[in-house]
Amino acid sequence: MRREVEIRLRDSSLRVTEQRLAVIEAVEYEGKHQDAEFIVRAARKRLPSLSRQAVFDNLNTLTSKGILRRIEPAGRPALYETRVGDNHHHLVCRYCMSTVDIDCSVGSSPCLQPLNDHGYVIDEAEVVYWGVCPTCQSSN
Amino acid sequence: MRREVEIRLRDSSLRVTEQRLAVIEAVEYEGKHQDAEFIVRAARKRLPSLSRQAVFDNLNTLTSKGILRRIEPAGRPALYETRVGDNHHHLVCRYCMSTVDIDCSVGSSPCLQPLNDHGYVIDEAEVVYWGVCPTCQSSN
DNA sequence: CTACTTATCTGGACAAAATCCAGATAAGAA
DNA sequence: TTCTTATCTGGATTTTGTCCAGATAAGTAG
Repeated sequence: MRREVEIRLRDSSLRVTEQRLAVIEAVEYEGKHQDAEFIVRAARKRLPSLSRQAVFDNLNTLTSKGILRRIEPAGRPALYETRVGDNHHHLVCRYCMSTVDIDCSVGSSPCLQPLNDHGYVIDEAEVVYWGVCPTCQSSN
Repeated sequence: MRREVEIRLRDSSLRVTEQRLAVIEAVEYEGKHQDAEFIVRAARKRLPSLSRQAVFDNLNTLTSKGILRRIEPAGRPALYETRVGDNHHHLVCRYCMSTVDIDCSVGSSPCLQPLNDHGYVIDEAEVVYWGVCPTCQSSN
């Protein structure tokens, strides 16, 4: 896995640093749909000296290069995931914030065409489903 | 209009205050798809002594009562609008943030059914379309 | 393998957006 | 008119994230 990641980084002209690898591995193995602070803690298990700023820098850099994907549910800190390139969507529990992937229900990305685009050139349709997860259903 | 708003407020057991009316009117007449800071300024034209906190309190209260609707495009402060109850969607320009309403393209609210709901009970599908508005297209 | 360029990292200050708090005010019920 | 308490005011605080300057180290060129 490290090897593939290194190739992806070099292909994007990014240096391969241990901080960067720690962040990517934290998201991949511990941080699916987790926020930056969680990722800081998870990545520090791998590299204790890691600075908070390096995590934020890398989350931004990796997101902009398409190596990570950022999702930002209303009113919550941004979450990160390593599944990129397919514009899938997300379903978020209103109570516990647990988040799961939802495949695009109408064709490929961008998967939705509005009836009237007001002259805009649309390149993405981002969908967030809101609901209550099985655990929170039974605990209410 | 004031009269209708007063009825809506009383129906929600909310007191009719000038601060509250100033906020609602600011959103209705000047603040479509604007953020809280803009609404503070707009509402102060009507009521100069209005505190910032009263605006935030009211935006929260009115949103929770369904008198205003809050939208939160990724990475931006929350925006507010008076069009409520139809779960329409939004199209946001990546460059200038201009935002327009988009009618639900697939039936009524919630307008989308994912293929697999993971056991969640879904009550809303929130869609944000991202693109480039006509003005920003021509200025690039 | 060594030197060099500069991307990246560190630590601390700072900013944006919004909430919390305590006392003052005023809406609306009695 | 009085009273209760929702609401408002002003200031401190929190959360999430960025900016900055100097130190470090990745990758390139010799």
